[in-house]
Amino acid sequence: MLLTRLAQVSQEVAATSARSRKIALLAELFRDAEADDVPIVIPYLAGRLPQGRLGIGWKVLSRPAAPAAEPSLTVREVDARLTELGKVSGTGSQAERARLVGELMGAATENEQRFLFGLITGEVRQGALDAVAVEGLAQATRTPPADVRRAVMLAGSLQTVAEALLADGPAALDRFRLTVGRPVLPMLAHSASSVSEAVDKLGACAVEEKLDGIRVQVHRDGDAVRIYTRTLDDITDRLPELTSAALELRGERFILDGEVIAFDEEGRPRSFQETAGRVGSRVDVTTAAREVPVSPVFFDALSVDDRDLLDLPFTERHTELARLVPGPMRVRRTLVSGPEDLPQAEDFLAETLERGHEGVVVKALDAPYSAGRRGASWLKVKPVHTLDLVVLAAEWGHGRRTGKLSNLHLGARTADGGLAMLGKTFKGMTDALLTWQTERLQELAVEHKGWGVVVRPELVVEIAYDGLQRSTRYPAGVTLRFARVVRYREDKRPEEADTVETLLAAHPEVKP
DNA sequence: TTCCGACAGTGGGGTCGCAAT
DNA sequence: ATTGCGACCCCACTATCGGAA
Repeated sequence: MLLTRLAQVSQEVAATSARSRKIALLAELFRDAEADDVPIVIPYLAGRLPQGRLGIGWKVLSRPAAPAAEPSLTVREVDARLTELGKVSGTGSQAERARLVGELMGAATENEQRFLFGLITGEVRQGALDAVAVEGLAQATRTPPADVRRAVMLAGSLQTVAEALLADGPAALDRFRLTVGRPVLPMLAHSASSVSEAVDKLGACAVEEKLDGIRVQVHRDGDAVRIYTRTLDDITDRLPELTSAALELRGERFILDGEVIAFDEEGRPRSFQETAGRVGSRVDVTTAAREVPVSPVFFDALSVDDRDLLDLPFTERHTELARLVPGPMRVRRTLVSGPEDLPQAEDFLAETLERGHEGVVVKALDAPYSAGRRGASWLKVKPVHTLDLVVLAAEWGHGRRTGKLSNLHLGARTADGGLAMLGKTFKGMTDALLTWQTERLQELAVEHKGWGVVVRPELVVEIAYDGLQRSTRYPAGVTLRFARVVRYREDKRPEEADTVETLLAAHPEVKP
């Protein structure tokens, strides 16, 4: 199959808003693909490369290459070239990479260049990714979508399922069972604004501490242990102490879900930055493990002794977990039977925060493990802080925000009467707000840059954030975590905005 | 008819590893 | 030694479609 066909379909998918039409377009393409093309066509239209990331980004791809006049590239040829590029990325020079990219782009038409750019940077922006591609695959093979979805969750890969399905038909889906050693997509949580809201929604539930670390899925099969991240990357080699911990548990074969986190000498959690730095260290693991030892803290059991627990209610999965894992290696929790136990749940949240953790996750006791989904039966509750900050500048948005000033630069007042930038945010804005701020900020503009506008610091905006973290990038030595706009405060003058001093005082545990 | 769950998009900061400067 | 880039951790929020209620 020619690449140009994929580029055309991708463009058509991007141009239509109806999900059903997107699905139909993908299904038609999948049906037409030859068997050899399937392992390429399906991931491409789901917006990902079969090779995974290539080590090539926006910078290298932005070098202009004159487009070909006529389409000639086949998907298999593109796949072979990208495989070659991936190999060069591991070992070779950037110049060689740039040459190969230039060659590929030079052989592509303008339309194909656009498609390849999105594909390689991982931003196809066609309003369809894995979930829509799964529906398309189901339609193309006349298989119930739910069955395909489940197989993809269990395989952790759309491509694997697609190949099996197109080769052997719907019967092939039976092969995809929960298996120790093969990671499944983890269940994720929604947010709730308070414990009472969460308990109201869920009824009988467990309130568990939420640790600010890295999500891990731990598989043990006898002496073999494997550890996977949320995106199913294998990080076993970076966490030797997790392997030891898994081998000490009372079970030979299991899959557990939990969090890995670094604690200090007093048993308080170290900052997320410290845990993340440790888990990210790949080269000298021994030294990293000595300096920042990490511990696993488990909260769910997906499989024990080859029994698939996914469809069991959480209560039963937790019973299995408690059989295998001693108390100190499980998250703290309290059980709540309904709104009448609310005070107890609130106390638990307060204690959890007191111990230095992020917040809590409220989980329905009767819910199954919804692998790969953001299930409504897990609700996280974290305290939210707010500040009134001054808008210093704004950047032009991309995609659906093209032509709108989107990303705000935020400043707090300093002791000397100046303003210190604390970070940026693009979150929390409705379309109406985007329109309003685009006009208002242009009125206040003192300088027009390629990336946006610098404004007179007069507009005050209320910002919500989750906490403070150290920064080497910003002048105050700190930056806001997960900053988002709540509302503009036109009733406030910039002289009334918050100061760096009060911000630091509110987070004494963070030292700039 | 209205409501709500699931998805995709729009980017944020930090850290590590690697290649180029 | 420093700098810039890319990958991958953490993530919030809004708009939209389409099935559920």
